[in-house]
Amino acid sequence: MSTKAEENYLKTIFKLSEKEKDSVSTNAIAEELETKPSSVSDMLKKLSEKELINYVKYQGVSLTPLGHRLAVHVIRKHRLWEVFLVSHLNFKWDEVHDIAEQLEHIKSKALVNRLDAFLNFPSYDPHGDPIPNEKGSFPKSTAVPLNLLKVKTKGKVVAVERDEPSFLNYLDKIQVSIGTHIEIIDVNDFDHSIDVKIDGSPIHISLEVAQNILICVL
Amino acid sequence: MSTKAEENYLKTIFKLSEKEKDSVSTNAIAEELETKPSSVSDMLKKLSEKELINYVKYQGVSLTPLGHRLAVHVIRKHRLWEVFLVSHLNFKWDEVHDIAEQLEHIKSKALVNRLDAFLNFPSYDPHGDPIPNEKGSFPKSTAVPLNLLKVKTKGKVVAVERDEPSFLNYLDKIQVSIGTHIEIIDVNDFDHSIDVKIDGSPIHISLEVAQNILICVL
DNA sequence: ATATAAATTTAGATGTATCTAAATTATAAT
DNA sequence: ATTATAATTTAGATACATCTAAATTTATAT
Repeated sequence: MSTKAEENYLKTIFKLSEKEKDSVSTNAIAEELETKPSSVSDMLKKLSEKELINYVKYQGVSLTPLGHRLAVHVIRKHRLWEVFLVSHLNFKWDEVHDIAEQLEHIKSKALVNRLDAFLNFPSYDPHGDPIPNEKGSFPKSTAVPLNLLKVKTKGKVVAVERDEPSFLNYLDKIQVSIGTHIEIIDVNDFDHSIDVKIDGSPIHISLEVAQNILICVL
Repeated sequence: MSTKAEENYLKTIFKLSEKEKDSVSTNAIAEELETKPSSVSDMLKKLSEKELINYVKYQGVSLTPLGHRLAVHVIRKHRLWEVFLVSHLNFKWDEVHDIAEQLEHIKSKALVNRLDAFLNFPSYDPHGDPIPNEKGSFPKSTAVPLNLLKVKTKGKVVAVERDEPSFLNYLDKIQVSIGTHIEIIDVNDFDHSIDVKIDGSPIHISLEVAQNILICVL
């Protein structure tokens, strides 16, 4: 059986693996989990002994197939619970992350699958993140970060890449949510900020915000 | 913040306090939690330092008002989740206990109260156990264990006092559930087993089973 | 190629929760 | 009242997960 801490490490390694190509560094994990590199080293040894990660000292880590399955399963639970919280308990999308962080560690295959069915097998969570099915495969999507689009491109928001209330509240303020239509008006070559039209009305957005909004081009 | 282990101890002390009058013994707690008395001693010291229990060495324990509030809150969560599992995820009443044991430790005031509202503020869980409200007060009921009733008494099942699948499956088999009508036909003075009519059909029940079925006399 | 800096790991502590074995206190029996 | 028994607590270990400080390895820069 895996502990809560182990599951959080696997989830983090999974997340970092998506960006950092091959192997994930100790420091990157420490930063993501807001813990110390020495603590990470200890845990990596443990995960390696359990054959959940491939670990060579000083060389970073990657998930084994077993670790990958476990990580995906935890992510599945997290996202399904988020859907439940928003769609049935009327939470807002910026309120559900911390609660789902707890619920994702509940152990019961039957519970996850019945929850999935109860929610009608959703493909995306309230932030637009894809929900893997029972087998662990993700629905594919062709989303692109907003900052990579060229002037005059039109698209709609399909996901956001951050969970923090500060970010989500900002999006609420500028009236961006999943499904919102966006058109690129201008790109500032100096700071890479952009001017966009959100459902018709013009607004200026920083690079950092744009990087975290995923668009499906229309 | 209270840990999962602390919450389980408080819940157990609450449960044992209902029967054992004044104070609860170390051994009783150990047996209920299937752990060693020495482990209980350690934990009692910790709970005492946190002012959650009144503890005098070798004299047993009782809950402080603070400990009582916490215990009741955990019980509230447990029973609300059981209602959810049975009424929305189609679990059977003998399948929900272990899952609720995990869910009861999720920390979020908002979650509990929204779940409560979502479920329409239920007063009883699937086993007929009363659910305390947000303030911590229980709906009162006048239930009596089946073994204490006299011959010819009629009543209906309002609760059961055990959660084990073996017990609940037996009840399913003899077609006893919450709301079932029961009439006492005869009492055996030797082993205190009883003959009853369940929704009209006669059956023989042991003392141990009868003790764990709560009846509201009609 | 070698010194310096950065990243990573080890060593040694701390806190939580548990255990076994031994010691202590309370209770029951004669 | 003294002894035997039962209940309870303490002492000392173990496992998990974390930390700080020190040591080691890898990467970088001159």
